[in-house]
Amino acid sequence: MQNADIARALETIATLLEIRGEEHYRVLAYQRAAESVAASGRPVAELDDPRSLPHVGGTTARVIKDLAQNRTPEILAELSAEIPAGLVELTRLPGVGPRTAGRLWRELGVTSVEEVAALGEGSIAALRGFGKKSEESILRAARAHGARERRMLLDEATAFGERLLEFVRSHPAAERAEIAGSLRRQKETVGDLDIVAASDDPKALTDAFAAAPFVEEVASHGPTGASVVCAGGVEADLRVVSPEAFGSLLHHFTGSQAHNVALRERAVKRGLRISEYGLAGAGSDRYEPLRTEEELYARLGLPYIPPELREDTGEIEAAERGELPDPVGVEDIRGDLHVHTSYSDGKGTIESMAEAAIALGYEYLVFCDHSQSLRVANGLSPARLAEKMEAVRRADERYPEIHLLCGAEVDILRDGSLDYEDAVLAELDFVVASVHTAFRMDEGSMTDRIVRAMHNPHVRTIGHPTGRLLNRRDPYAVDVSRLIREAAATNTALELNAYPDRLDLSVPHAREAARAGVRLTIDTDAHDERALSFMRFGVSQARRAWVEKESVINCLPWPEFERYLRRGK
DNA sequence: GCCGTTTTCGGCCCGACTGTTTTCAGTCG
Repeated sequence: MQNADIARALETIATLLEIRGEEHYRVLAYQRAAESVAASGRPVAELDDPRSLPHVGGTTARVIKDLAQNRTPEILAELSAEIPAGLVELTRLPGVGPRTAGRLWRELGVTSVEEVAALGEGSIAALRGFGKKSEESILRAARAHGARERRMLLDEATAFGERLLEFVRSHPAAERAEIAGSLRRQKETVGDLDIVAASDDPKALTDAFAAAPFVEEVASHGPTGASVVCAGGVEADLRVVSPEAFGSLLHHFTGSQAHNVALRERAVKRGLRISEYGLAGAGSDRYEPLRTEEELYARLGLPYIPPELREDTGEIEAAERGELPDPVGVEDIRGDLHVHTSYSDGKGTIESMAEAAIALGYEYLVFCDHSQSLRVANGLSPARLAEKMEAVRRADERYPEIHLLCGAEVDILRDGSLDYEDAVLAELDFVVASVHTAFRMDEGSMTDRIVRAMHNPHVRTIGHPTGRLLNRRDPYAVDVSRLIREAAATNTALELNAYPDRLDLSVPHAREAARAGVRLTIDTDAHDERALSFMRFGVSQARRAWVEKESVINCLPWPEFERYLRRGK
């Protein structure tokens, strides 16, 4: 089993334990172990001892070992025999947690979302502690289930979040407002949107938010916050505090949950309590409000931790040791090494893409259109490639502001050979090699295929190394740890593809690669001018992976980048 | 079930909101 599957199984165990009514901290232990596995860049199957992962002890280590070796852990077999599997899905309904799911099963005999949806009126309301309103909300959730399961991609979430932010900021009662939550942390996909605001009249602001034109349904609405469903099914939350506590609130709602918990546990050991209202002494409930996040970290004796790092994957410990990374910023990016034009399947021309790159302040831009065998993308024959190369050279002379280079995104064929002869590749300034076909190979063959491409002296970077498409397609089977080792050995870079539906390498793998000394290229793979701005999302993922600019090839200033090109691999 | 600047047992983050309640459990973030 892969890490993602193991993490899912651990979460399932946690949910089943909770439905059964087990003690909260036992449940929490499995949830935390799941997070640790998901964040690991190396397959846990390769670890000598899973206990080297945080929050993994003797019991969960055995469970992880079983799962990694495709055995069903005893605890999972036992729980599965006892509790219907459909109840796990039931807990995903908004407003339905494990306690409710457990009671619906035990007292009404339902075992799935579908069976809940089919319940007659009055059956849930008849249970003790439930009423008409609870029944109505549970039935509605069950009947609407599946209608909006999908998490938003970063570009969509960003656009939506900025519209909400603009609405809140334009209200006269709003002194400050920011986006918080997973969007501020730039998680690869975003489930709901969190806005935090500072105001001396929180009620006016939350009332206006709940009554906003984009609101379809108000899920909850109190004096300091409101939770709404917007047109299109996107959930959005607003929380408001007084201006002097804005830093505390922003930090609280930026999360992640795991980071906040770890930070609060650390605070408790120092006799402090943290909440969205500020800092309090152990016995006191009088919170001292904090205006900025920087003050909060400073009061805890820590340097500022950027939002993208707040996942409880070692950032607090690194901050304590003074070893936080200085993550790459979008301002460090000097060029884009992988963009398409209308020569293959892009929409822009050499000129329009060049002008868009100049507007971004880039020093260089590499055109990498598809290679000949990729017919669906209008891949270039060697003759058309030569023609394009000439056109790029001519354009380069016309745009003194930027260095325009001609490369290719060359297909890695089934056997690991490349879609152009070496003599053709040698003519190019830069070569990205990618897999676009025959995804269904076994892991060993797929890994061999890509490794063979890495050994080609002209291949500089491997494009979107796992082929995943968020919300649409799983990665192909490939041993990324081996790719990382071979990348280091062959001095080949790995791409962190910035396209919002790719973001490939994933964060754990990018972190593992950078740690192994492998260099990355952060490329947009833009097929039109607008998509050049997706660079920010690639940079965000790199930041989440603790990548510093020294690890990123396209952070090299032109003279050094040119030397790197001339030097060869 | 995990973990240790209160180290091998006894702790383990914090609050808003809802619906059903007369004091709280459940859910959510």
